[in-house]
Amino acid sequence: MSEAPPADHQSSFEEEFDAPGAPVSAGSDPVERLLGELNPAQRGAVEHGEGPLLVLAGAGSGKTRVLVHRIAYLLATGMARPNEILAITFTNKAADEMRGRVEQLTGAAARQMWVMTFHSCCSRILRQHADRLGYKRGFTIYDEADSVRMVKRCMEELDVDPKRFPPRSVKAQISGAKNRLRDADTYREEQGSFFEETVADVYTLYEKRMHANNAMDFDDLLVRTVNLFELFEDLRDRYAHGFRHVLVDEYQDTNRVQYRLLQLLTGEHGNLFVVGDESQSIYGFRAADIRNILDFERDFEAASVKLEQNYRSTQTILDASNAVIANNRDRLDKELWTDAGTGEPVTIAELADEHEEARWIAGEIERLVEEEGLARTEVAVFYRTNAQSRVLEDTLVRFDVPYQVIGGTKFYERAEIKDAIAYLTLLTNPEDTVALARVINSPRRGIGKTSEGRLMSHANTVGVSPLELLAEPERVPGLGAAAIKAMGRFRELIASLSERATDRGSVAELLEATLSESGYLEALEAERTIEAEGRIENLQELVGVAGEFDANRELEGESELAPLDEFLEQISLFTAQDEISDSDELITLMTLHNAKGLEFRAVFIIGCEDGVFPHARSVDEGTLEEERRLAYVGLTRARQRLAMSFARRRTIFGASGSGVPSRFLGEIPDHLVERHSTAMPTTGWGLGSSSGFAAPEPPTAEALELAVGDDVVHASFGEGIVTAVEPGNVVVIRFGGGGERKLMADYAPIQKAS
DNA sequence: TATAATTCTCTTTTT
DNA sequence: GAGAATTATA
Repeated sequence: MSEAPPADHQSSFEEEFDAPGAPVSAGSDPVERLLGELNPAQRGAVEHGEGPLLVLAGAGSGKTRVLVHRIAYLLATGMARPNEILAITFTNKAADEMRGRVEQLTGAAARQMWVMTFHSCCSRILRQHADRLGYKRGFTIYDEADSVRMVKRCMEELDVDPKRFPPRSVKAQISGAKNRLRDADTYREEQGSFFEETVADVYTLYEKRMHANNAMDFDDLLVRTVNLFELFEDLRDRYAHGFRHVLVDEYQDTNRVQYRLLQLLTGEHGNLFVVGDESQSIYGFRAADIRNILDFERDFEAASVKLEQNYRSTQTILDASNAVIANNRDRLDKELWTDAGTGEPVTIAELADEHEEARWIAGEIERLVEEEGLARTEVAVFYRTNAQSRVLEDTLVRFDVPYQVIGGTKFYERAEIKDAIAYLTLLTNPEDTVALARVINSPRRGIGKTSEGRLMSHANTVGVSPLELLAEPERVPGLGAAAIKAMGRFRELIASLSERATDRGSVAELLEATLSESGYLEALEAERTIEAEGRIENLQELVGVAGEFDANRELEGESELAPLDEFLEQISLFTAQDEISDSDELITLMTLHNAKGLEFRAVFIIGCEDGVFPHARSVDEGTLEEERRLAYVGLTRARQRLAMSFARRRTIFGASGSGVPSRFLGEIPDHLVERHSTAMPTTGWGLGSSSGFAAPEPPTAEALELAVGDDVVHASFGEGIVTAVEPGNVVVIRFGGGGERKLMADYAPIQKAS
């Protein structure tokens, strides 16, 4: 029942779907057979009757297994029919796997279950009933960038200075308010400071504009669904009675809105089955509220089950993880154990700088692959921030180590992809002015900022949608003849494409038609640059994605949504983990946040320096415990090998600073650790490394005192002279090349010339 | 008025 | 070292 995962275990995705279990004896009773695959604690959870249950599932303790078996149990015992089950997962990929697993256990009827993420679920409900809130069903889902753009537009309209109030932070503030279920008016009443009053103004206008654009941001998807259920009892009843059993994975990362939603859905029957681990709560910055899980038993008068036996990692890895998380105060009592054996010690490597760190990792990976026979899919490298992947990628390329990066600059955030999608969006949601603004002059068709501004503001004053106004551009005051003509042509383009976007057409074909008829492809081809070629390739990939979507849709049929709407929804609710491939021979690079829910045979965590991990800001903001939970998540992903590394010196944006080993490293008991260190600095490593200039040793902690007129040498800009010294030890230096730059004297790689 | 060039800022984590 | 905002040019 409890041997270590088999060594040939290939899937790097999600927890122990293939984890241990006694060989399934062909018991006659399907329910007994289901339960026979579980340990006593797991079995207790699965066999729970009606009413709420909290499953406190430590990392690797089989929580997905419990969820899958619970669903199968509900079906097999007749406690629920498939369409009465709602299961919430963290990613679409996890949802697919869960559905597949249940199907294997109970048959194809399981397809009728709702297994999806919070956001997909809400979106699906909203498409059905958005009209009750005054939205149309083709509403657009804005990603973060689109939302910030909208905030910025509102700020411009209100004459708010974007320097004093960065749109990003205003958006964050609005988002925070929404996640506490405060609408603009309530928010205004509760606030006092000038900043907050300004935010309240922007918030009010933002809501108005979003509604006029028939658009929702990520928060809206949740909030509007709550609104829907609170305002319309018939709808709430329909869903609350329809879903007789609701199950939630990763419960520790839910926020107040999600909490409220679950309350609305399960308030009457109380059949809420949640699985989570407070030690893995890492989304506080996104308003996830760890109280949700800490107080679950009290709030819902729930029973609870603890899963502490780990089927993933060696005892050494667990001991290290337990030791680190023990430094947190806010936790429920829970300690992981395994009978998988001690295993290898945790490696802690000290390297000279991030380049050496990357080389060390590349070397170690090759060693693991060649000497110990690991498949590359079983190896992952985690880092705190996306920016850290760059140096690593450069090095892996040089070492010929194939890799995939998960998250980071995402495919769907590329300009050409967003443009293509904006065209499609406009076809299904003509009110969407953010989409319109994106494509109205791309490719260039002679409608510049000024003309666009005139169109938008006139549309605003007259109170019609800009796209409508495009039908008669001569009514817009101040437009030149050329602009009027261009607008007319653009309007015709959209009209003719709209005709094609019929209810049942192929999305891929529509996309291709859009790209060619708009002249977008042509413009790119005319550029004849490498970048343009890359963009064309990306667009081709998008057409491929659409083709796949079409094919899938053909297979599955059903769905009340028009294909185009469904396609757009799918890609806007894509998660980073959905892009993971476990078929290719690639090692995986990702942030620690993206690592949640995954497991690998060998895990490297890089950049373990105070300030990097834990992130400097978390120390300031008092969220160190969350960083520690993040460390815990990272550590517990490893099945057999775990290595953590730190660099003595690291360059971040031209500023080279010396690194202090992360406090988390110090929390791992010495007897679990094997240290690796390179005594020598990085120079002389060959490989034609880019870091190689024999630079003047950058000053470390203490400030470099500079005065106007001092001659200095900069590691990359060369010789220069100080022309000004500003507060905060910022110096202005004019360099020999002619350029003048402002630098932080404390961090920049500069030295007084002798 | 549109576009190209240049300067400046800002860097956590993400549905 | 990228993206946005500003400035210069056609």
